[in-house]
Amino acid sequence: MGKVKNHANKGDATLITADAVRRRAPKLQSGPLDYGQLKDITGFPLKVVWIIGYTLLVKHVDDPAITPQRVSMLELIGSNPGATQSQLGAALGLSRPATTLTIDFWQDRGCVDRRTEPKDRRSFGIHLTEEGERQLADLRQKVQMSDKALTANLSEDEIAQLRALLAKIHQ
Amino acid sequence: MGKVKNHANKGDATLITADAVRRRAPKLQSGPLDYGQLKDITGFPLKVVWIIGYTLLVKHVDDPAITPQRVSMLELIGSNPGATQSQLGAALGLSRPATTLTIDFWQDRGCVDRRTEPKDRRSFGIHLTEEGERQLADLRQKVQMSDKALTANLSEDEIAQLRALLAKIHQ
DNA sequence: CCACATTGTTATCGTCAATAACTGATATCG
DNA sequence: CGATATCAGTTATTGACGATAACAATGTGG
Repeated sequence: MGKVKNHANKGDATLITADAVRRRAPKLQSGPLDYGQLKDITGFPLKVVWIIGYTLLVKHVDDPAITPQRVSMLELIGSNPGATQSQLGAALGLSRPATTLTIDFWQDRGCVDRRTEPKDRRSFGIHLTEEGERQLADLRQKVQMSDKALTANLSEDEIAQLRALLAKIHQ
Repeated sequence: MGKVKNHANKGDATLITADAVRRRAPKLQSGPLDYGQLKDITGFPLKVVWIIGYTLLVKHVDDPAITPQRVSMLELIGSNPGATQSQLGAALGLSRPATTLTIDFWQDRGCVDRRTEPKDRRSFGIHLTEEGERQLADLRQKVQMSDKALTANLSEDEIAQLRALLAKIHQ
């Protein structure tokens, strides 16, 4: 709990830092800075919100090793039993080594099973174990809670709007 | 044996690995896989869209060293001349070491000036140099173009809606 | 003056991901 | 059939990056 572990992507930046915590006394006069052009583009608040979501998810899951990326992978495996590593990695935009390591992570936890399919013995079909099913069911709840916390300020309609707009961006 | 490309021609197209191709376009819908619960939460498309924005910005800026985070810092410096490193770092959620390095980056490029202010000689006032002004003006255009590309599928109204919704989340 | 807080820098470490090279399996085509 | 290329996955190496901790310099308050 005390220490925050490393679990970040390249573009990641944590909002909460030890330095920030160390800074106790609030400044007397120094108001917030002017964000300049950053106020007028979409990309910046997008990142801020994503970091908030990331932080919320990590907090809800309460296991520093379980990152959103790994959660996504487990969800994808659960929703596509028998998919190959290549398919799973491509769906999340991961390189093949990164895919291998992500699946290794879940296999090491006994959540995932690599099955050699006789029709093409180069690849594996990836399946959840029973432990993986339990883990995924648990994670799904936490993901939902975390997502609900992220959008707590929005009405149902607004959440739907937001998703529709995001969907429109990536077609 | 593996595919060792001896006598390799440097510009040969065959040197492009399958990995590189595979990792293009982490489009949400393009895969044959079922995204399961990921379709029904806000956090996942948020990340996808942010990655698209990140990629667009990197492409428009066309200098791999200039990341969104560094752009944000330069923008912040330009909009708040004389701010201290602590203020700048706090505004972007950076630790003090990360702040130092980010400002080092721009100072090494001659864009930024650390001025010792007599009233508190522990800290610096950070200012843009003339080169920094030019760089920032150039970057602002590229940021706008990139942001416009990100939201190309949205109308003006929809962009405003999206920003309002994002603002509502993180306020 | 002394203890302590602050600002910023440097050192060290761990994590993560990317590229390249490798193994093993399959496809293609003469 | 057999040579060659391609595909799926793993491993090795490297590099980027952030975090913590320790440090110097400066400021503040008893």
